[in-house]
Amino acid sequence: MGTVSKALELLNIMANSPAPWGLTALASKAQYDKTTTRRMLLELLANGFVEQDTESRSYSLGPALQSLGKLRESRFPLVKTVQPFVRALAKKTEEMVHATEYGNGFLYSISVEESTKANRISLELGQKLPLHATASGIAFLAASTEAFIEAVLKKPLASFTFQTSTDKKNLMKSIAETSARGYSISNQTFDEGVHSVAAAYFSARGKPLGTIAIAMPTFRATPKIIAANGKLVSRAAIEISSSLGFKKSHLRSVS
Amino acid sequence: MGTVSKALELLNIMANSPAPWGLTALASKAQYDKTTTRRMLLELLANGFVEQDTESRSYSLGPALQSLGKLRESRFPLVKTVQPFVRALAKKTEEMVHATEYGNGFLYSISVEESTKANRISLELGQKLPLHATASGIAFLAASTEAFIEAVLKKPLASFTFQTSTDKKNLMKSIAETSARGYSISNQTFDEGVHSVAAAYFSARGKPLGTIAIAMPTFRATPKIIAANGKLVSRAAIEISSSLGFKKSHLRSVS
DNA sequence: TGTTGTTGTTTCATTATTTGAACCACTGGT
DNA sequence: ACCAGTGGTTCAAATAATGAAACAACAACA
Repeated sequence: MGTVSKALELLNIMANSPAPWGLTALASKAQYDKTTTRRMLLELLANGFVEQDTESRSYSLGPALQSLGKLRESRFPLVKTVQPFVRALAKKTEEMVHATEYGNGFLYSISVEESTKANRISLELGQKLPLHATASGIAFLAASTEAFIEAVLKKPLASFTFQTSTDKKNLMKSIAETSARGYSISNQTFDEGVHSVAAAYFSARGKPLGTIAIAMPTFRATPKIIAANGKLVSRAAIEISSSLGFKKSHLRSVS
Repeated sequence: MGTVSKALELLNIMANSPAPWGLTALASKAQYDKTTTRRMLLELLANGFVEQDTESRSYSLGPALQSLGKLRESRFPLVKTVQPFVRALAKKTEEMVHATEYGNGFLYSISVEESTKANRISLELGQKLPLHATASGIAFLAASTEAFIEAVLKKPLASFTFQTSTDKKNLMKSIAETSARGYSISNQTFDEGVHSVAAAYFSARGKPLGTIAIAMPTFRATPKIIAANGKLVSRAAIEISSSLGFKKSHLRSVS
């Protein structure tokens, strides 16, 4: 692994916990030497990718990330396209609805509308979701090529809850069911007590880009509601795709 | 300059032009060897910081940036640091007070307190303010390096009202006056009927981060009030800076 | 007050990574 | 068929990253 990746890994580590990080904690988490960690942090610091609290000397994500993020957003305005659909679904279902975008082996939440109900599911904007353990992930895989699915599933798969499936056969079955059904269902595979349904949307060229999903507390997830929400995300995904210029006729270059 | 900084510099270069970059173009712009550039791009690619179009093989900013940017947005305590000062000023002046943060060629409003008066100025949170046409912008420029000012003013400058100055000389004069005065004054340069004063605050490393500003209807902006408010924002900016760890001794690398 | 256990920071010889000239493969234009 | 332009690859040489150890600053505690 090159030096650059190591430095970027620090950013990912910092992303995983909201609290500012101390030098020692970061170093031990990343398994780097303290000196190495510090030198990298200094470079990231000089470029605005992290910033340091002068009092506590703790490090956190820097403003350059915000700036670059905004830039990409303006050049590739997925969020604006997707947000109205997320809002509409959130209003209709009164549950948490979020959209994700695929990137680098994960799905990133790019738009989140929380439920207004007291007992609700939360998701931080920008959060990284694993492909094999979320409704969004399975929906995305079901929309991807065989080769892509193979590549993902052959890697070691992390377990998050008692319900997480890390077995390739099980996952392939879920994916197949999702394809047939039109949306994916995940029962507490990533967070306990969370039930979700999701469907993938496509770019104009027929590539799966990301997903839209509804998440709710398990106790509210009756079969009837699951089916209804499933149809909603499925339809929303189709609408998002078509507003991105995707035409059904493409039928995807999956095969 | 360390390897990490070099890689991050690539991101900055990509940020400067919306179009996707080819390998050779990037390498020559950055003055790196092609091999070096490519190895760095591969690492950035593997971490989602850039993405590559499979057809044209051109590179552009990646989704990880968006993700991390969003995370920071939801975490960064700048808003929390600044808000008390905004509130205090709003209470004291009974006019609209807002703070901005610089990013990507604009100032973004990050904290807004509206006036309680019937006739008041409004500003949406997250609004983008142009550097050359707002009190905040001029204050920020006055706190920036010559090179930065040059870069901003050489771009085409939009006109918003009959009072907007798009002439470099005029703007440079405003900036100089602001430097001497300690705060900027804007009379209807962005919105008609709005008069504002603003001052920039600094990071611990002496970089201008953003501004704090008071805006009011023109008819209430008497010279006496303008001067009083100017002193208030100027002092508030200093206090914000110092609570961010900025020490006067830095004296900034402005000159 | 001194002791102990934390921090973050610096040093420097060792080591491994980065570097870049030259080269290859491919594409589009003339 | 050629040239000029891409992106991508190789490998010895040069340089930058590494990490053990020592240090300094601080807080908690006896």
